[in-house]
Amino acid sequence: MADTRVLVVDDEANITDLVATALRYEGFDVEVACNGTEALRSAETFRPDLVVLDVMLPDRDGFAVVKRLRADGHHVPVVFLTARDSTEEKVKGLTVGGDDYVTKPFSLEELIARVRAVLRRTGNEDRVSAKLEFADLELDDDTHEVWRGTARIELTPTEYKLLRYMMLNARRALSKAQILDHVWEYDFDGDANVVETYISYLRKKIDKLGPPLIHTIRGVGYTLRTPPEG
Amino acid sequence: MADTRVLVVDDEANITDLVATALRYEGFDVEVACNGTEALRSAETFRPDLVVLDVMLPDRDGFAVVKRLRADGHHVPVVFLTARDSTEEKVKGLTVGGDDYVTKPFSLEELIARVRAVLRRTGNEDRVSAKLEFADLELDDDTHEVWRGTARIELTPTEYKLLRYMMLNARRALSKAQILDHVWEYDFDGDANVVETYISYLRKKIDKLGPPLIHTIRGVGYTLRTPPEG
DNA sequence: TCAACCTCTCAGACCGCTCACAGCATCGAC
DNA sequence: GTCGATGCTGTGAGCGGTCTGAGAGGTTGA
Repeated sequence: MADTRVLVVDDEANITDLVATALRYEGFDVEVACNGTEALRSAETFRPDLVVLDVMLPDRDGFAVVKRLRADGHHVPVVFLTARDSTEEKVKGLTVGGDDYVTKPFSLEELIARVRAVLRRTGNEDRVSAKLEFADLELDDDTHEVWRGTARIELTPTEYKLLRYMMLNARRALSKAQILDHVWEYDFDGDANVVETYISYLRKKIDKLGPPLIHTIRGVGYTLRTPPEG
Repeated sequence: MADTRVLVVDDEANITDLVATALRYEGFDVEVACNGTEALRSAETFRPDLVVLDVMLPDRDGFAVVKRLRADGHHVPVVFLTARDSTEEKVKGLTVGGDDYVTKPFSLEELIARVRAVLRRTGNEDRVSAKLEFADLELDDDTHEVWRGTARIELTPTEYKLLRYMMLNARRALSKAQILDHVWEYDFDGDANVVETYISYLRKKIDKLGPPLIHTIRGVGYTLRTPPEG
């Protein structure tokens, strides 16, 4: 995993910047291409273990790129980036293999989660479990279920993503800006108060069932922390 | 770390002076640029390990500079400087990929802490841990927790910053002016009595739990010191 | 088409934090 | 011991960060 190679293909520089930076930080070895031709060339030399691929490219569309890749004998898995429109339907058909897709605008955590999930399925990732645990909290990415002790908790999509991010970074102090950058879609331009609102929602659902796990660090942000003796 | 290179970019000379001096004192190799063009040139020749970058620059804004840097293949991490009052919530996306930001006016310790944290995350710093220790005192920047022995101590933001500064400079005699300059925001123009006040707060929370560690050096300032043995 | 749900904004209330001030305590010089 | 200088700390005002209820607007699914 330390040297898992990911090729990121998109014609918008802001997207490749964002995605490449985030994936590099996650420890991946990243290369960028801004069109299909470049992508194919890079596939030859860079030999990626996974490709993050926009379906809308200036020269040839993402499907053509994949078709060509496969024809050349590259069985590399693909995470497609698609707009929330008709192309979304077309992509769904392609994901029957190990592939997957994410609709734009996505959140970084969502993209990273998909990348990891695909690598896990294709056996290129060390971490085998899709389960996150903290204290008596349990979050299962496969089934999308959340439990506190024996109580099942129903979360909305945003609540789920927020909790997931906090569990991935348990005990760490997380700033509101950090949370916004990772959990919310990249084009969200509202203010950080949404984070407070969703923390409030989570508390009502989670901290109500036992000793509080979500703690405010005034002037800093939030953290997931077990009560005293932890 | 002895020769970690930091590039500081801001159009206000007092800021670059302040920051460059502080970072040099911390042992960094510092170069200064006052606009984007200069920054890009310096990035080529100086090859910094980290960039401290004002988002508001006369010729091109900080984001453009970063974009250009990344496009040129410099994956150098960035600590952004932003104005707090600026209504535009441009703070979006600044914490992605190991990057971070500090709002003006900042305190020197805060800036240095962010710089160190970013270097640590990107693996350019020797010291791997974010933990400070002195006697039975322990301060963890990652979780923002403070312990004395087995007792967890709740600190307010200012108390935390003050204690952190004292632990970083343990055993050293620190004047009130020095403390004010490093722990308080650079535009603070109040009275040095705040330091006495906060030392008093810290003593109540920390020295109450064991032999006193915070000592007054009359006419000079304060120091963190263990009680003499035997 | 309508209802249910979700996301996000807004504003008011709350309350913890910061800091100034002032009186008291402590220290050192003499 | 006396006295001035320095440090300590209780009090309280104002500020600002955080929480949360209410509701608008959008989306989804029946």
